[in-house]
Amino acid sequence: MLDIQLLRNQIDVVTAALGARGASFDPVVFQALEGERKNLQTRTQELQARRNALSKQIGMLKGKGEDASTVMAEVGGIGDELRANEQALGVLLGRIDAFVAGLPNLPHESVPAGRDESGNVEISRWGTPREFDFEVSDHVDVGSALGGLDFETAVKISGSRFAVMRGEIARLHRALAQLMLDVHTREHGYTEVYVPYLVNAESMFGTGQLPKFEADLFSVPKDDGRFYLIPTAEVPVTNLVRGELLSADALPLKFVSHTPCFRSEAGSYGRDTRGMIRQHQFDKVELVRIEHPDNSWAALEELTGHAEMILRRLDLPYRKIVLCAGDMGFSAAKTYDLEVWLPAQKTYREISSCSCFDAFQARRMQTRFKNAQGKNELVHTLNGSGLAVGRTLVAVLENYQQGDGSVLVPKALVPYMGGLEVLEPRG
RNA sequence: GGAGAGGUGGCAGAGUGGUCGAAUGUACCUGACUCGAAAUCAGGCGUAGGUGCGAGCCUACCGUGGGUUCGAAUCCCACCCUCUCCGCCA
Repeated sequence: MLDIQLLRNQIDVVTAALGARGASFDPVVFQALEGERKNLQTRTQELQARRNALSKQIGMLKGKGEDASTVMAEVGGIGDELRANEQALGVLLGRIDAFVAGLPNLPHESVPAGRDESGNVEISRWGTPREFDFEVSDHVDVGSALGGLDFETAVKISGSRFAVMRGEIARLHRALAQLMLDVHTREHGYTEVYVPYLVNAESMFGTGQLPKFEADLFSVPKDDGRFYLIPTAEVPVTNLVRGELLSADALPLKFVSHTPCFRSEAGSYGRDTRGMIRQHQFDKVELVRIEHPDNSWAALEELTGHAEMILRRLDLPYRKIVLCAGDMGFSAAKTYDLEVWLPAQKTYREISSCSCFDAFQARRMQTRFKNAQGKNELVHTLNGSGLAVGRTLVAVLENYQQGDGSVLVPKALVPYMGGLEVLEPRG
């Protein structure tokens, strides 16, 4: 959520920044709401002040045993107008809240301009895509040759955009998550957390999935409301600190969590329908950081480096791009995507997304810390995939395939595979 | 699922209709004492919003949402959550 003071005091700055993202924002609408709010609020508070003063008088008169009926009659006359004003003000504040809650974050000054992904800028590349002396297969063919990747059965038990993994592929999938967790906890200093996969609406609001993106989420009914299935561990992990007042020396908080993620993928019909690139359910190891505002931009670079480290350990070629203003997610102030080389598609595909949200999520969550001046200040939040496990499996299967249909196990994973070095096709 | 207890400031914990935004303790900040620290003493110390150049003044907030009342932390209703016991269960 944007700072409403910024909207009030520097609306032209906000308008320009939101325009850079391609967000529709009408300053006139906001200013009209604000003007109305000021009037109503002033009037309401005047009435409240009068009622309070008179009521206090009544209390004093009664305390002295004197007659208070004149004052009571006077204050009674305020009642209707006050009630009407309070109600109108409540409605108006609700509308302003909803308006502001629907505005995306402002891009950081270092974010390149651009309307869509064509405006993204490549920052760096690592590794060299391998030369194959045979016809490469995609992960679907590689995986089914190994007898461990099965989409037909998943369709039977659930539907499209699900996968069943068996045997060594299931183990490889698990091994990837283990490697990631171990690297991030042992070498990068993150604390592993296990969190709920069903969360409430407040949590979804806190990280910015609600109210605008309900259609992207799965949910299940719960009493009068509903639980939402997490689309990323970002939601439960970041919300660990929702409503908290942290001490400055508790920062930064660095969490890593391995969870399944559930996405409805509404509106992506026909995209990536083959294989496990785009699934309703996939595993991800997520990095989340709660940072002092002075450190958050350095933390974004560091966090992105932590995600990159996994790709390097797996010796998977990738590139790092910075998303342009128009391609960023709703809550992000700046995002780096890591894209891994997929030989079957002869292209780089997103495998990690690392973002700094500055105070945008913290303001929604009311997560603050006591700063050096003893004042409560909003923290900054960050997160990034480190990495998407399903897509990493895809990348391993494709990049490590051999002409005979077998797949080499990346060296970093061999210990996690009980020493197994090659996955052999099933005759 | 059943029965009971309870949700108040960073934390603990008083307050059951009227000068209560809320005692007290603790934490924290400032000052005194000290070479320094601890201890002690004095003062300060919630959040958000409105208004004013400013000191300030005003409003709202005691789990959430309604209601009663001139006036609600306090009374009523609904909901959420926590704890204890019972039942069930991985």
